[in-house]
Amino acid sequence: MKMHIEFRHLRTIRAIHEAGGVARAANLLNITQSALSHQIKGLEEQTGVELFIRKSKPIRLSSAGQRLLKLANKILPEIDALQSEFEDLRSGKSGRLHIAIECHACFEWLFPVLEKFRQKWPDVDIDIKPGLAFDALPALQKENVDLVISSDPEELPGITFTHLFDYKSVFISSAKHPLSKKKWIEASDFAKETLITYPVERSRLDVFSQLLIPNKVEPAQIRQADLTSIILLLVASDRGVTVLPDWVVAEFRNNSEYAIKPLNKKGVERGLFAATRTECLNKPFMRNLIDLAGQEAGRLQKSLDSL
Amino acid sequence: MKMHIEFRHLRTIRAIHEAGGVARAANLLNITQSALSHQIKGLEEQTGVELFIRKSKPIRLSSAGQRLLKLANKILPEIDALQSEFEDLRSGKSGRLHIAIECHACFEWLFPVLEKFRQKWPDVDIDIKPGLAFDALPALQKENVDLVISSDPEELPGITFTHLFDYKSVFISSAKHPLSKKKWIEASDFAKETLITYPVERSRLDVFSQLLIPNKVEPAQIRQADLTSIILLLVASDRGVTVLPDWVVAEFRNNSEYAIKPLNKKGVERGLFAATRTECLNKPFMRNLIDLAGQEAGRLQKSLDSL
DNA sequence: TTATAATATGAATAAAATTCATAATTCTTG
DNA sequence: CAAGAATTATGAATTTTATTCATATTATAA
Repeated sequence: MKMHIEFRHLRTIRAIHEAGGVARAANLLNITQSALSHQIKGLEEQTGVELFIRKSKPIRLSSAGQRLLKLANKILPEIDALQSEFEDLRSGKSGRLHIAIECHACFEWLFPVLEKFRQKWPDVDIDIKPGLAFDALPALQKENVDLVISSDPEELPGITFTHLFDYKSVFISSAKHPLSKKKWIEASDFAKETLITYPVERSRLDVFSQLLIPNKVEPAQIRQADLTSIILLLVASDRGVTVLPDWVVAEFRNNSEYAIKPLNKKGVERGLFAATRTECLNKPFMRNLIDLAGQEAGRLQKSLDSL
Repeated sequence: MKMHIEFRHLRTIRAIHEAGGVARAANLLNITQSALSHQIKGLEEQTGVELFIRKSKPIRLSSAGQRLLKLANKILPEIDALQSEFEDLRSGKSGRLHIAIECHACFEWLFPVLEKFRQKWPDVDIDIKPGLAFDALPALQKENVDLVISSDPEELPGITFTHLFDYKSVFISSAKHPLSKKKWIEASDFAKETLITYPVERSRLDVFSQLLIPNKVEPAQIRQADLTSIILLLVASDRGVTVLPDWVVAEFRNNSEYAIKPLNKKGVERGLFAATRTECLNKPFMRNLIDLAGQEAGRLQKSLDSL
């Protein structure tokens, strides 16, 4: 014995009640009076309950019918709401934007970008997953995240890397540090130093991937710190040296406490990319975020150039 | 463009989530995996939103899918609840019992009956509509009420009158009243009296329908009071005389303040009936109520006989 | 009572969901 | 990394369900 109340039935009940009769309700729903009659008959058979009082014309809801109506009035608006949410999703007004950042220092410029973004796209569900704990690109493929900020573009099916901006990795020590005398810093210079880094695997750190690993140099010691400001604090008090993107040090480049030097004679230049699933680039908010990131990068660049 | 989310879909979403995969969900729902696959595909087309992440196997809900799941978890229990309510209705465990009483004095014995009834049938929706304002029997036919207590059985299609008990209409005056000397009271005796009645039309009052109208006697004056106790108060203080069913006066029959006399030499005997729609007599609670009423009547009768 | 408006019904048709068989994925494991 | 296992997708056939059409039945009002 099947028991199938369907949304159709709820709409019908509501329409019959509001229109005051089956015929008028049929009109309202753009359907035949006969169809509705069959419908409510089927519903009554399936529930085993009289939903309407048929001794009057037009027919009225019985008490059981009123109970059903109450449910209809509760449930139908909820689906309507859901459908309009879906409509927003479809039109691109809302959506999910979960970001993974491989490059740890990127918080610095990402936050202001997201702040602007949030104002323009209040219905987009923004989240940042610190990219430390997992592999960001597989997560992107598996749709666990929607955007990855990365310095290492790869050829991956379904994934597109959009170039955001370029930056230089620069060496930072305290002004009193012996290496501050040099014009530039080479890999071998790190051999006797304490290197301060973010607590992530070496392959994700520019110093290692671009300089130390290729030259097979191991720093005398490594010390890790979570926050950029802590790293800088340690450097200032001469507990070690570090390497950071140039935009990080833009603000205090003329601060006399720090010495800032290029890596190698010509510097280590790197790019920053936004990786997304290719189909997501169609979404207006995604494009807008990437735009905003580019603009922010431009601003940073100018503040560097002006020094 | 149609947009048809159906309960089926909600159940499917829930099952896929809980079972962790389409195949297992299909098993759970006693349906083919293929059917579910078609179902969710259709749903996604209709909503225009990706509900599942298909790059993983088993597939998982996307964020939109989770939103839908949330709704499913909210809505489905509500229908289940409704269906079990309907099941109660069908089995006769619950139901509506709206009572109209034509005979105003009937409150006296009806309340204790309903009290017992309520304990046995807690899920039945009891209500009493004072039968003064409308015609009770048409209301019964139109299913505005489910039970009518009446003294005047009629032949009506679809309506069944069940005899509850018989009673006598008796004359009541104060013990000091001149008429208290008589063995019985005749119509003509009212000609000089103030008659106290319930505020209902004459045809519903036994004194009129059984005595005064047939004999074309008009009381000197008529005074109306809502409550039986008020009527008795007025009678006790000799503001008039009244006629009430004998059970009403059972308690104070030996109270010396009142004189109680039969109407005419042989008394006016009347029956009390429960009128219901014939099909409602199948309902267990309806039958039980009528039984209880009969029992209560028996008790009243005994308390009268014992005096 | 008759006329009228409203609802019900049966058969035919249209629409939709489900199944079957199989293809195309993703995942797992040697 | 290839092969097998497990999972999901798909197209066509089938079954089920909903709707329409034409008409009968019922309730209300005149």
